[in-house]
Amino acid sequence: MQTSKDTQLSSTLRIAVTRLARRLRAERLDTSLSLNQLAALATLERHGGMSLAQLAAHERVRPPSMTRTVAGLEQSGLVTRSPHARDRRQVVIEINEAGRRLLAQDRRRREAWLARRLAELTPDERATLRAAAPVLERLTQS
Amino acid sequence: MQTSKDTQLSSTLRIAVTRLARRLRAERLDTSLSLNQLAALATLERHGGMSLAQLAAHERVRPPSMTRTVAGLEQSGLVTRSPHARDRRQVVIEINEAGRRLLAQDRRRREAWLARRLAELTPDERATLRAAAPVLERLTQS
DNA sequence: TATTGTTATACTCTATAACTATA
DNA sequence: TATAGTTATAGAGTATAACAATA
Repeated sequence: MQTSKDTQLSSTLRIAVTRLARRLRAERLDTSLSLNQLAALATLERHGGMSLAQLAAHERVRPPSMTRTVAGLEQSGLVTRSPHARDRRQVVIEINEAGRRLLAQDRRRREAWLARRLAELTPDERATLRAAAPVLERLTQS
Repeated sequence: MQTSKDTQLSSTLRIAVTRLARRLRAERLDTSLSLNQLAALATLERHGGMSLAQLAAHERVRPPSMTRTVAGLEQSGLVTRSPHARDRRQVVIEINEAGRRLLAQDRRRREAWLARRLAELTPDERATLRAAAPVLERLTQS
Protein backbone atom coordinates (compact mmCIF):
# COMPACT_ATOMS: atom_id res chain seq x y z
CA MET A 1 0.00 0.00 0.00
CA GLN A 2 2.68 2.43 1.01
CA THR A 3 4.65 1.42 -2.06
CA SER A 4 1.68 1.75 -4.35
CA LYS A 5 0.85 5.15 -2.92
CA ASP A 6 4.38 6.37 -3.41
CA THR A 7 4.44 5.16 -6.98
CA GLN A 8 1.39 7.26 -7.57
CA LEU A 9 2.93 10.19 -5.71
CA SER A 10 6.06 9.98 -7.86
CA SER A 11 3.95 10.02 -10.97
CA THR A 12 1.66 12.89 -9.98
CA LEU A 13 4.50 14.96 -8.62
CA ARG A 14 6.67 14.40 -11.70
CA ILE A 15 3.91 15.56 -14.02
CA ALA A 16 2.93 18.59 -11.95
CA VAL A 17 6.49 19.75 -11.36
CA THR A 18 7.48 19.31 -14.99
CA ARG A 19 4.47 21.28 -16.24
CA LEU A 20 4.81 24.03 -13.69
CA ALA A 21 8.50 24.46 -14.52
CA ARG A 22 7.66 24.69 -18.21
CA ARG A 23 5.10 27.41 -17.55
CA LEU A 24 7.56 29.32 -15.40
CA ARG A 25 10.26 29.06 -18.05
CA ALA A 26 7.90 30.47 -20.65
CA GLU A 27 7.36 33.57 -18.53
CA ARG A 28 10.80 35.01 -19.16
CA LEU A 29 10.67 38.44 -20.78
CA ASP A 30 14.31 38.36 -21.61
CA THR A 31 14.25 38.27 -25.44
CA SER A 32 17.84 39.43 -25.76
CA LEU A 33 19.60 36.74 -23.69
CA SER A 34 19.53 33.03 -24.53
CA LEU A 35 18.48 30.52 -21.89
CA ASN A 36 22.08 29.36 -21.63
CA GLN A 37 23.37 32.85 -21.05
CA LEU A 38 20.74 33.32 -18.35
CA ALA A 39 21.69 30.02 -16.69
CA ALA A 40 25.41 30.88 -16.73
CA LEU A 41 24.66 34.28 -15.24
CA ALA A 42 22.65 32.69 -12.43
CA THR A 43 25.50 30.28 -11.70
CA LEU A 44 27.94 33.19 -11.44
CA GLU A 45 25.60 34.96 -9.04
CA ARG A 46 25.12 31.88 -6.92
CA HIS A 47 28.68 30.59 -6.77
CA GLY A 48 30.70 33.73 -7.28
CA GLY A 49 33.45 34.45 -9.80
CA MET A 50 35.19 31.51 -11.42
CA SER A 51 37.36 30.54 -14.38
CA LEU A 52 35.92 29.80 -17.79
CA ALA A 53 36.61 26.07 -17.44
CA GLN A 54 34.88 25.96 -14.05
CA LEU A 55 31.86 27.78 -15.42
CA ALA A 56 31.75 25.43 -18.41
CA ALA A 57 31.84 22.42 -16.06
CA HIS A 58 29.03 23.88 -13.95
CA GLU A 59 26.84 24.36 -17.01
CA ARG A 60 27.91 21.04 -18.53
CA VAL A 61 29.12 22.53 -21.79
CA ARG A 62 32.60 22.55 -23.36
CA PRO A 63 34.98 25.49 -22.94
CA PRO A 64 34.60 26.73 -26.54
CA SER A 65 30.85 27.01 -26.07
CA MET A 66 31.31 28.88 -22.83
CA THR A 67 33.75 31.26 -24.51
CA ARG A 68 30.91 32.34 -26.80
CA THR A 69 28.30 32.45 -24.06
CA VAL A 70 30.53 34.64 -21.89
CA ALA A 71 31.44 36.85 -24.85
CA GLY A 72 27.76 37.61 -25.28
CA LEU A 73 27.28 38.33 -21.59
CA GLU A 74 30.30 40.62 -21.58
CA GLN A 75 29.08 42.48 -24.64
CA SER A 76 25.74 42.98 -22.92
CA GLY A 77 27.63 44.45 -19.96
CA LEU A 78 26.46 41.84 -17.44
CA VAL A 79 29.77 40.21 -16.48
CA THR A 80 33.42 41.20 -16.20
CA ARG A 81 36.46 39.21 -17.30
CA SER A 82 39.79 39.74 -15.55
CA PRO A 83 43.09 37.87 -15.51
CA HIS A 84 43.70 35.51 -12.61
CA ALA A 85 46.07 37.03 -10.03
CA ARG A 86 48.62 34.22 -10.08
CA ASP A 87 47.94 32.08 -13.14
CA ARG A 88 47.81 34.35 -16.16
CA ARG A 89 46.41 31.60 -18.36
CA GLN A 90 43.16 31.76 -16.49
CA VAL A 91 40.35 34.29 -16.83
CA VAL A 92 38.12 35.09 -13.86
CA ILE A 93 34.51 35.76 -14.84
CA GLU A 94 32.27 37.65 -12.44
CA ILE A 95 28.70 38.93 -12.52
CA ASN A 96 28.40 42.70 -12.11
CA GLU A 97 25.68 44.98 -10.79
CA ALA A 98 23.78 45.13 -14.09
CA GLY A 99 23.81 41.33 -14.23
CA ARG A 100 22.35 41.08 -10.75
CA ARG A 101 19.66 43.59 -11.63
CA LEU A 102 18.70 41.65 -14.73
CA LEU A 103 18.44 38.38 -12.80
CA ALA A 104 16.35 40.04 -10.10
CA GLN A 105 14.02 41.44 -12.76
CA ASP A 106 13.70 38.09 -14.45
CA ARG A 107 12.87 36.38 -11.17
CA ARG A 108 10.36 39.03 -10.22
CA ARG A 109 8.56 38.46 -13.49
CA ARG A 110 8.28 34.70 -13.03
CA GLU A 111 7.33 35.03 -9.40
CA ALA A 112 4.68 37.59 -10.24
CA TRP A 113 3.10 35.07 -12.58
CA LEU A 114 3.24 32.41 -9.87
CA ALA A 115 1.86 34.79 -7.24
CA ARG A 116 -1.15 35.50 -9.47
CA ARG A 117 -1.80 31.75 -9.78
CA LEU A 118 -1.40 31.34 -5.99
CA ALA A 119 -3.89 34.12 -5.36
CA GLU A 120 -6.53 32.05 -7.18
CA LEU A 121 -6.19 29.22 -4.66
CA THR A 122 -8.06 28.87 -1.38
CA PRO A 123 -6.25 29.81 1.87
CA ASP A 124 -6.09 26.10 2.74
CA GLU A 125 -4.45 25.24 -0.55
CA ARG A 126 -1.88 27.98 -0.08
CA ALA A 127 -1.14 26.66 3.41
CA THR A 128 -0.59 23.22 1.92
CA LEU A 129 1.93 24.63 -0.54
CA ARG A 130 3.68 26.63 2.19
CA ALA A 131 4.20 23.37 4.07
CA ALA A 132 5.34 21.55 0.93
CA ALA A 133 7.82 24.12 -0.38
CA PRO A 134 10.65 23.26 2.07
CA VAL A 135 10.08 19.55 1.46
CA LEU A 136 10.40 20.07 -2.30
CA GLU A 137 13.61 21.94 -1.63
CA ARG A 138 14.96 19.01 0.35
CA LEU A 139 14.17 16.68 -2.55
CA THR A 140 16.51 18.59 -4.83
CA GLN A 141 19.33 18.53 -2.31
CA SER A 142 19.59 14.80 -1.77
CA MET B 1 1.68 39.93 6.05
CA GLN B 2 -0.31 37.65 3.77
CA THR B 3 1.21 39.41 0.81
CA SER B 4 4.71 39.17 2.18
CA LYS B 5 4.27 35.49 2.91
CA ASP B 6 2.99 34.82 -0.58
CA THR B 7 5.89 36.68 -2.12
CA GLN B 8 8.17 34.39 -0.22
CA LEU B 9 6.09 31.36 -1.18
CA SER B 10 6.33 32.33 -4.86
CA SER B 11 10.06 32.62 -4.56
CA THR B 12 10.68 29.38 -2.70
CA LEU B 13 8.28 27.42 -4.86
CA ARG B 14 9.75 28.79 -8.07
CA ILE B 15 13.28 27.78 -7.09
CA ALA B 16 12.33 24.32 -5.81
CA VAL B 17 10.12 23.48 -8.80
CA THR B 18 12.69 24.70 -11.31
CA ARG B 19 15.50 22.69 -9.74
CA LEU B 20 13.44 19.56 -9.30
CA ALA B 21 12.32 19.70 -12.92
CA ARG B 22 15.94 20.07 -14.04
CA ARG B 23 16.98 17.01 -12.06
CA LEU B 24 14.09 15.01 -13.47
CA ARG B 25 14.95 16.06 -17.01
CA ALA B 26 18.52 14.91 -16.53
CA GLU B 27 17.33 11.43 -15.62
CA ARG B 28 16.28 10.49 -19.12
CA LEU B 29 18.10 7.41 -20.42
CA ASP B 30 16.95 7.97 -23.95
CA THR B 31 20.23 8.85 -25.74
CA SER B 32 18.85 8.13 -29.20
CA LEU B 33 15.89 10.53 -29.22
CA SER B 34 16.22 14.30 -28.92
CA LEU B 35 14.22 16.15 -26.28
CA ASN B 36 12.03 17.60 -29.03
CA GLN B 37 11.27 14.20 -30.48
CA LEU B 38 10.38 12.97 -27.01
CA ALA B 39 8.10 15.97 -26.41
CA ALA B 40 6.32 15.51 -29.75
CA LEU B 41 5.84 11.81 -29.01
CA ALA B 42 4.31 12.64 -25.62
CA THR B 43 1.94 15.12 -27.26
CA LEU B 44 0.81 12.47 -29.74
CA GLU B 45 0.18 10.05 -26.90
CA ARG B 46 -1.73 12.62 -24.88
CA HIS B 47 -3.85 14.19 -27.61
CA GLY B 48 -4.07 11.39 -30.15
CA GLY B 49 -3.27 11.45 -33.88
CA MET B 50 -3.14 14.80 -35.61
CA SER B 51 -1.85 16.53 -38.73
CA LEU B 52 1.69 17.80 -39.04
CA ALA B 53 0.59 21.42 -38.76
CA GLN B 54 -1.41 20.70 -35.62
CA LEU B 55 1.52 18.90 -34.03
CA ALA B 56 3.86 21.77 -34.96
CA ALA B 57 1.45 24.24 -33.34
CA HIS B 58 1.28 22.14 -30.18
CA GLU B 59 5.07 22.05 -29.90
CA ARG B 60 5.41 25.69 -30.95
CA VAL B 61 7.72 24.99 -33.87
CA ARG B 62 7.26 25.63 -37.60
CA PRO B 63 6.02 22.94 -39.97
CA PRO B 64 9.42 22.40 -41.66
CA SER B 65 10.99 21.65 -38.27
CA MET B 66 8.21 19.22 -37.42
CA THR B 67 8.67 17.49 -40.77
CA ARG B 68 12.21 16.62 -39.67
CA THR B 69 11.24 15.69 -36.13
CA VAL B 70 8.51 13.34 -37.35
CA ALA B 71 10.82 11.86 -39.99
CA GLY B 72 13.18 10.82 -37.19
CA LEU B 73 10.36 9.36 -35.09
CA GLU B 74 9.06 7.43 -38.08
CA GLN B 75 12.52 6.08 -38.88
CA SER B 76 12.83 4.94 -35.27
CA GLY B 77 9.54 3.11 -35.70
CA LEU B 78 7.67 5.06 -33.00
CA VAL B 79 4.98 6.78 -35.06
CA THR B 80 2.98 6.12 -38.22
CA ARG B 81 2.11 8.58 -40.98
CA SER B 82 -1.02 8.02 -43.05
CA PRO B 83 -2.99 10.18 -45.50
CA HIS B 84 -6.05 11.96 -44.15
CA ALA B 85 -9.27 10.20 -45.17
CA ARG B 86 -10.91 13.23 -46.81
CA ASP B 87 -8.22 15.86 -47.33
CA ARG B 88 -5.34 14.26 -49.16
CA ARG B 89 -3.05 17.24 -48.54
CA GLN B 90 -2.92 16.35 -44.87
CA VAL B 91 -0.89 13.65 -43.16
CA VAL B 92 -2.15 12.06 -39.94
CA ILE B 93 0.62 11.26 -37.48
CA GLU B 94 -0.05 8.72 -34.73
CA ILE B 95 1.99 7.15 -31.97
CA ASN B 96 2.25 3.35 -32.18
CA GLU B 97 2.78 0.61 -29.62
CA ALA B 98 6.58 0.92 -29.65
CA GLY B 99 6.24 4.66 -29.05
CA ARG B 100 3.99 4.09 -26.07
CA ARG B 101 6.39 1.55 -24.63
CA LEU B 102 9.30 3.95 -24.98
CA LEU B 103 7.40 6.75 -23.24
CA ALA B 104 6.37 4.42 -20.43
CA GLN B 105 9.97 3.32 -19.96
CA ASP B 106 11.18 6.90 -19.90
CA ARG B 107 8.61 7.86 -17.29
CA ARG B 108 9.36 4.85 -15.16
CA ARG B 109 13.00 5.82 -15.07
CA ARG B 110 12.32 9.38 -13.93
CA GLU B 111 9.73 8.29 -11.44
CA ALA B 112 12.08 5.66 -10.01
CA TRP B 113 14.61 8.40 -9.33
CA LEU B 114 11.92 10.52 -7.65
CA ALA B 115 10.62 7.54 -5.65
CA ARG B 116 14.14 6.98 -4.26
CA ARG B 117 14.30 10.62 -3.18
CA LEU B 118 10.83 10.35 -1.60
CA ALA B 119 11.88 7.24 0.31
CA GLU B 120 14.51 9.34 2.07
CA LEU B 121 11.87 11.66 3.52
CA THR B 122 9.98 11.19 6.77
CA PRO B 123 6.40 9.86 6.62
CA ASP B 124 5.16 13.32 7.59
CA GLU B 125 7.05 14.95 4.76
CA ARG B 126 5.65 12.46 2.28
CA ALA B 127 2.15 13.16 3.60
CA THR B 128 2.77 16.86 3.06
CA LEU B 129 3.73 16.22 -0.56
CA ARG B 130 0.72 13.95 -1.12
CA ALA B 131 -1.49 16.82 -0.03
CA ALA B 132 0.40 19.31 -2.18
CA ALA B 133 0.54 17.31 -5.42
CA PRO B 134 -3.07 18.00 -6.51
CA VAL B 135 -2.67 21.68 -5.61
CA LEU B 136 0.44 21.91 -7.78
CA GLU B 137 -1.56 20.31 -10.57
CA ARG B 138 -4.24 22.94 -10.21
CA LEU B 139 -1.61 25.67 -10.48
CA THR B 140 -0.65 24.49 -13.95
CA GLN B 141 -4.24 24.40 -15.12
CA SER B 142 -5.22 27.97 -14.37
C1' DT C 1 -6.67 31.21 -55.20
C1' DA C 2 -5.67 29.26 -50.58
C1' DT C 3 -3.76 25.60 -47.79
C1' DT C 4 -0.75 21.38 -46.43
C1' DG C 5 3.48 19.62 -46.31
C1' DT C 6 8.28 19.33 -48.31
C1' DT C 7 12.65 21.05 -50.05
C1' DA C 8 16.36 24.73 -50.34
C1' DT C 9 19.01 27.58 -47.74
C1' DA C 10 20.69 30.39 -43.80
C1' DC C 11 21.43 31.14 -38.81
C1' DT C 12 22.32 29.74 -34.05
C1' DC C 13 24.36 26.82 -30.80
C1' DT C 14 27.11 23.06 -29.67
C1' DA C 15 31.09 20.04 -30.28
C1' DT C 16 35.99 18.33 -31.57
C1' DA C 17 40.53 19.60 -33.27
C1' DA C 18 44.21 22.76 -33.83
C1' DC C 19 46.52 26.75 -32.04
C1' DT C 20 48.55 30.43 -28.68
C1' DA C 21 50.07 31.77 -24.18
C1' DT C 22 51.37 30.59 -19.98
C1' DA C 23 52.94 27.09 -16.13
C1' DT D 1 55.39 18.81 -21.46
C1' DA D 2 50.79 20.03 -19.70
C1' DT D 3 47.00 23.29 -19.10
C1' DA D 4 43.65 27.53 -19.99
C1' DG D 5 41.41 29.66 -23.27
C1' DT D 6 40.52 30.95 -28.24
C1' DT D 7 39.83 30.18 -33.11
C1' DA D 8 38.56 27.08 -37.11
C1' DT D 9 35.36 24.07 -38.72
C1' DA D 10 31.57 20.68 -38.70
C1' DG D 11 27.10 18.77 -37.05
C1' DA D 12 22.38 19.32 -34.93
C1' DG D 13 18.19 21.91 -34.95
C1' DT D 14 15.40 25.86 -36.11
C1' DA D 15 13.66 29.41 -39.20
C1' DT D 16 11.97 31.82 -43.67
C1' DA D 17 11.18 31.42 -48.61
C1' DA D 18 10.01 28.85 -52.59
C1' DC D 19 7.68 24.87 -54.44
C1' DA D 20 4.36 20.73 -55.43
C1' DA D 21 0.04 18.65 -54.57
C1' DT D 22 -4.59 19.18 -53.35
C1' DA D 23 -8.88 21.82 -51.94
